[in-house]
Amino acid sequence: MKKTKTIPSCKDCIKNNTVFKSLHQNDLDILGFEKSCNFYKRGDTVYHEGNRVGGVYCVSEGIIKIFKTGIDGKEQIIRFAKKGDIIGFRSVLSNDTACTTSKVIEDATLCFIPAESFINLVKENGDFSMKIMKLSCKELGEANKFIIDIAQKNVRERLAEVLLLLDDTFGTDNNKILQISLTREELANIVGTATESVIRLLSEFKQDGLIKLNGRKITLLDINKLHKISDIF
Amino acid sequence: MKKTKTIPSCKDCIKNNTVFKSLHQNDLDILGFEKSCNFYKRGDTVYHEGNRVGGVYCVSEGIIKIFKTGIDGKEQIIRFAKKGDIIGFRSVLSNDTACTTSKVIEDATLCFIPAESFINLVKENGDFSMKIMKLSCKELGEANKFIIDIAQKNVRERLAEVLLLLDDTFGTDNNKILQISLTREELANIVGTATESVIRLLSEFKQDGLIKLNGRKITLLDINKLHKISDIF
DNA sequence: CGGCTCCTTGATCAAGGTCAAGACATGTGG
DNA sequence: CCACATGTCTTGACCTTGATCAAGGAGCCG
Repeated sequence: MKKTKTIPSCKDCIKNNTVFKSLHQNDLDILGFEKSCNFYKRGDTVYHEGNRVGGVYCVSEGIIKIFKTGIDGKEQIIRFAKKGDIIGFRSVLSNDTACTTSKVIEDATLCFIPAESFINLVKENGDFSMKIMKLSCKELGEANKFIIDIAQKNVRERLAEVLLLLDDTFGTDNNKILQISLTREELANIVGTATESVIRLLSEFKQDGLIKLNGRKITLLDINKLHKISDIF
Repeated sequence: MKKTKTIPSCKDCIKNNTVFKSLHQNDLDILGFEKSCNFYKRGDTVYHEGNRVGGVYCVSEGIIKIFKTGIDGKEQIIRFAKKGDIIGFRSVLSNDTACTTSKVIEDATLCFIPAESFINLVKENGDFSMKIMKLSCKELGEANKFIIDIAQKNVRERLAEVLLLLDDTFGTDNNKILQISLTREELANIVGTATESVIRLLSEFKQDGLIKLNGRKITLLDINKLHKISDIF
């Protein structure tokens, strides 16, 4: 199942519902000309908290985690980016240094769109600008939700929620196996807890028949009950 | 010191650095015509989580708290809005229901700008749209920071940080008294903890000579030490 | 085979949430 | 003016949650 790594054309890429979808041929051509493309392996850093970003990355293939680093270097994963998503636009638009680090979780192909090109698009194209604005608002809404979750739910409830979130974002195959593979530590860094707590709760969920575990493969057996655990509001 | 309540003119209002500052006279006239203005008392709700908002509110006077409601109705305050700030733009731009409730903390004068007028401005005015985008990105950055704070700092550190945040946002008078008056419960709802914990920690801070307490008036005696407590990264 | 990294489990302990009770201030109606 | 109710603040006691530390197991690779 190895894919040959070829530089993706924007024309193909926009089929996955990227924000660039509504661009006219003209803009698209310019974009294709000004972008550059790179391949990343698991563990590679795309950009690092505190640095200038210089442009926006569009995920053509693979999975990226976006996190902040806190006490003792403990990561807090804020969100993921997958095929069709863009990352780094906050820093570019605010002309600010990155407030997060982004690292590759699954080998990725990313296109880099220089800040100038991106900002030009935003300024000249009302529809596009509206899309970016909506994207930003969407992330803001999700961040707000995340805040109250961490502040008020307990670890058990949050873990259930994270499993459902991963289901929403990456889906499961026909065997109900989550289509993203995370270490226990990474799971803990989403939930905002210690690795050991995640392990204990996962095996509790397993005991209760909610999930099945096989290494990093997690099978979601009972979505309904997971919802009940996480949706306490 | 009672102020007479008069309907503010946009021309005067934009002196407080609102996002509308860069509008041309023409747009400003339209805005002044299409907006409506209302007076609110402490405790009044401006809009409620889950409802459609219908427009953007611009704070001409007073203080608003923006919060989400969680378990047992416990509030989590996300941010405040004061003179010159706008609220509700996320819902308007996403054409989504409000994901937060906003209530008046200090008697307020708010101007309401219908969604349509606001969206028109965004669409037609590149500069304005850029400003809103930056605002949205700024809030997004703050929300991200908030997430890792709640996830990784302890209550003591977070309380110190909140006091500094309030200082940044509302300032102190010549006696170093914070220029916002919150109940202990409201403080707890920003920090994300129980009221009793806030009370205990406040009196600890008092004991250590960091602050002085007089009812709801909080005097910030030692900003440096507060920084040291909160900035553990 | 040794040396990784990651996973798992048990034991312990502290932070902070919860409950209960009383203090204090403020407002209201008789 | 008092009696009472109400809302906020404060303090003490207790207990749950979840973090931390420690040790061992499983899988993988050069």
